Amino acid sequence: MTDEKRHAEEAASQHRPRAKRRTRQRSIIQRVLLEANRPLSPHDILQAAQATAPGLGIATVYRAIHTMITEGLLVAVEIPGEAPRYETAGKEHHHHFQCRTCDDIFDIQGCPPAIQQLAPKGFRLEGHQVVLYGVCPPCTGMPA
Amino acid sequence: MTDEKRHAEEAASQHRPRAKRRTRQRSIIQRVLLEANRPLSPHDILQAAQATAPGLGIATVYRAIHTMITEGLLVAVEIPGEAPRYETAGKEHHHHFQCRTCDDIFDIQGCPPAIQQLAPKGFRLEGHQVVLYGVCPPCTGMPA
DNA sequence: CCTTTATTAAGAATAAATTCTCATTAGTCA
DNA sequence: TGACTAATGAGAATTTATTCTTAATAAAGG
Repeated sequence: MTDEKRHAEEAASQHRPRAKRRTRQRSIIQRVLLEANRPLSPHDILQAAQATAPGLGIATVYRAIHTMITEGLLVAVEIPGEAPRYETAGKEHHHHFQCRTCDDIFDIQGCPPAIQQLAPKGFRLEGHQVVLYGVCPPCTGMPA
Repeated sequence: MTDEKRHAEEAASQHRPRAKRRTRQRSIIQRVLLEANRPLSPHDILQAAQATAPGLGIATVYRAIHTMITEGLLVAVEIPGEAPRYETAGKEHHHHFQCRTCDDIFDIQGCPPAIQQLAPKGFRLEGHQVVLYGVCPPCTGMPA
């Protein structure tokens, strides 16, 4: 490709960034989320990732989260009264358990069957969310 | 009671406020919540109450909410990703529906039966919350 | 290796919800 | 009615989560 052509294409692309770069920080953040296998808060991610990347900043965590959501690698998990957590995308339909002792969120499989019948007449039901509360195994004193 | 005795008791009470006063504003706020019969946000309450009390301030709404929660008249309703709503206390166990069009929250009666079985082994289940999402009757174009 | 420029770290800045401050108003009780 | 002081209104201040700014760093391609 000639320089002329390349410059023309760049002009047409409206200054779109050339390409996403695979950075050390982003790889570490992605690994943290994969290995946790449960929803993590930005602060959780920062803590865990700093074990491998000591100087990591919180802004980078937020940027990575946004990028990964855009790329379809991550989804937000909203829990009542809490800031959002994030978990890897692509899991099948499931719900969550929050430990009242450590506040951590865990995935639970299964879904209450008769949930369709709960919507009163006149309400169009499109989705639902179940959150269980209690104490997780580590916090009950059980071994992991 | 003599002045001496009264003063002694007051001193012993550690400057505890003498008594709650029944104010116009607080009565109006209470009535708004009773008549809504569904969870309202502080801003919702302000809007509705200002119809009767034009100069009402948001700080007063927050103060009234705290007072009423302390008195056991109100409970907080937490919805994922949303600021808390408040509804009158004393209702029996129930869950909530959020309209994706107007964002309003509605009470729904009933509770999925098999919810106990969802907690995996090792997790101590103490409570749960179900939120349904969809479109409420007014927003589907149905008459109230 | 060198250039280009996306990405980062750090801290400042924002946004939204809630709380505080203080002068003024208004319940309550004698 | 009058005194006492809790409650209010208005705006400033705070809090917490998130986003922006900027100089410095480090991927990626040649």
